[in-house]
This record gives sequence, C-alpha cells and structure tokens, in this order.
Amino acid sequence: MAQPKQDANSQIPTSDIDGSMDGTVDGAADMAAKQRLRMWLRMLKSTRRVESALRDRLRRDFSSTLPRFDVLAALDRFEDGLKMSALSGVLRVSNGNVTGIVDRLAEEGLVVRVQVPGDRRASLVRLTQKGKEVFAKQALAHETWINELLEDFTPEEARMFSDRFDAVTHKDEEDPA
Amino acid sequence: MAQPKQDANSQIPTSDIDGSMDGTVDGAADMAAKQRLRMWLRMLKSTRRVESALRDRLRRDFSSTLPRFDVLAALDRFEDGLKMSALSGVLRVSNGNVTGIVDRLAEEGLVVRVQVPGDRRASLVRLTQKGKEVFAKQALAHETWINELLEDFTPEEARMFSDRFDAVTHKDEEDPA
DNA sequence: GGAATATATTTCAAGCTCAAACTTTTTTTG
DNA sequence: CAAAAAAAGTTTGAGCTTGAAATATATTCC
Repeated sequence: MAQPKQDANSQIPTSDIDGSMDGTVDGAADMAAKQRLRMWLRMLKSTRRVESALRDRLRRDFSSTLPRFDVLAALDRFEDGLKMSALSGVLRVSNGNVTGIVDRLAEEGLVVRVQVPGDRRASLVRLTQKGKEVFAKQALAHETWINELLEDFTPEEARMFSDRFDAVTHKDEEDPA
Repeated sequence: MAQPKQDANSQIPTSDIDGSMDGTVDGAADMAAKQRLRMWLRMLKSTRRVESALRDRLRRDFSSTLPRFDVLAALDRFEDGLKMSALSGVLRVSNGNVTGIVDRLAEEGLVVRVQVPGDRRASLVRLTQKGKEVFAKQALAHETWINELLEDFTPEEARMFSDRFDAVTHKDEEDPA
C-alpha cells in the first residue's frame, strides 16, 4: 500500500529553507501561498474530471472530441465566420493547432473555408448547415452533461464562482476581430 | 469586426424547442443549468490560462513540460515509488501515456524503474537523487507562480474554493496501491 | 496441473498541442 | 516604386494523449 509522504494535497518540498523549525518566518504570506496552491490542485483535478467525462461522452454519443466541439462552439457563436487567427485567438490555442482540426472538420463537411474578398491570404471559417445541425445536438447534450457533473453547485454558488473566475480571467482579454 | 451571436458566454442554441416564446417552461431548472454551464466555461478558461502560464515558465526556466512536472510531483509524494498503473491512476491519465513520459525522464536520469521482487510484470518508478533535486527547484518555483497567478483570491477564499471543489472530486476517489 | 481469467505494462495509430520555421500576400516606409 | 516589415496561414518536429490491441506474467478454478 503506497502512502503519501505527508499531506496528500501538498506537492511542496518540506525542507525548512529559512532554518526556523517552527516555520513562522513570513508565516502569513506562506500560508496564503499554500492555500492558493491547494486551491489550484483541486481546481485542476475537478477540471480534468469534467473534461474527461465530456471527452468520453462526446466520443460515445457523437464520435467526436473536445477540441472539435470547441471549434464548432466558437464558430456557432460567430455566425459571420472567423478567420483562422481569430479562431485560435478565441480558443486560446496555437495558430497551427487549428489548421489540422479545421481541415478534418472541413473534410466531414461541418465547416467551410471561404475566401476573404480583399485579402488573398485570409479565409473565413464558417459552419455549414450540416455543421450547425450537428453542433446543435451536441450543445444540447453538452449542457445536460455539465448540469449533471456540476449538480453539487447551487445556481447561486455557480454564479458566484463564475464571477470570481472572471476576475482572474479578465486581466488581459482577447478580442477576436 | 466579428460580433458574438448574443451573450458571449452562451454556447447554447437559442431555438425554443418547447414552443413557449417566453421560455418559462421549467425556467428554474433551466436557469440552474445555464448558471452551471457559465461556471464551467469560466472555470475552464481560468484553468487553461493558469496551465498555459505554467507551461511557458516551465519551459523557459527548466526546459520542461507540465506532464513531466506532474509525474515528478506524484513520485515525490510517494517516496517508496509507484507502479506504472498507480502512477497513471494518481495522475488520472491513460495507461500508455505515462510510459512515454517515464521513458524520457528515465533517459535523463531523473527517475528509475525498479523491478518488483515478487512480480516480473510490474516495476516501481522512483525519483533518483538527481530527480529529487531537480523537482525541489521546480516545486518551489511552481508554488511561487501559482501564488502570483491566483493572487486575486484571498487565502480564505482559496480555502473555500478548495473545499467546494473537493465535493465534486470526491464522488469516486482513486487510491494508488 | 492446465485452462481460463485477470493484472501490469507496452505498443500502436490517430489526433491534439506547441513553438518555430516557412510561404504568400499585404502594408509600411524610405 | 522598391525594400523592409507585418500579417495570415500552413508545415514541421517533438511531445502529449487517448483507447485499443498486444505481450507477458500471475492468479483462479476446475
């Protein structure tokens, strides 16, 4: 039976660098750091759990993946289409990344690349009719799944969490254009 | 200028399936679902932002990656070593996934695979001395980074978030052994 | 003891991800 | 206007990720 070194939630080396064995040097700030680290580890774990569940269901029910769903969702939000760079900006993934995903979605007829009139470099990616229909089904299921997976959170709590996360997120916002 | 269809935080199709244009059919439950979805999207965004920052810094300062750090952290917590299956269990990633990462860490001398006496199938993965030293530096930096990235959360708030996330997470816990 | 089953791990193919390099086109600027 | 710089996308190489198939060893059970 494998046992964790100490607290199962601490990844922090226990060496007492400042030499004070009671750990009181800058104790308050250190405590804050530890709490935040703990929060991060839990948050990461929860996020991964939900993502993993979504991945499973997306594959099981729609033979699809999370990145594909994300792309469809972004395109559904912007009906006029998005340039590749705007798409990767919205999704916050690297530029080259989207290329492959859009390629595959285009092969399946869910999205199209439309030439931008004035600019021969750029193209606008848009959902096809089929893409809209497919995504509509997926989005409906997705909302249901999230509602189940986060059922432990009351609506009020969910709202509060949303707002607080927003604070972290809004440090530098990306505007697709 | 690309404009979102409606609310920038809604990925939900707006079709009024039940036919009531005022959207009052099961309005409370539907509202709850929307709040949870909103929470999930923000949570995902925040998590990705932090992960992305960690990735950048790990690469910049240690020429390493997040998955590698995660493996080292897990092994640091379990001093007696972990079997490959236990390792993937703790990290909640697929079985074959860890193989490659451990391979590379072993090449660099940060971890070793030790044969389990009674069982010729299994091996125990452990940190080497070098691995411990390397991880100690990384963990210290990691704690600092998290503290900065989540500075907007007070220690009390961080504690509260930790506890609430735990509720979600504790539905089925994996015990490495 | 030998067949069936279960466990531990690796291999595999496909897809996702990133940063960096590269191509093409557009814009800026001397 | 021509050279330089910037912008839009794709390609590339390496690593991460998954689920499924394969391999090898252990255990169970007739």
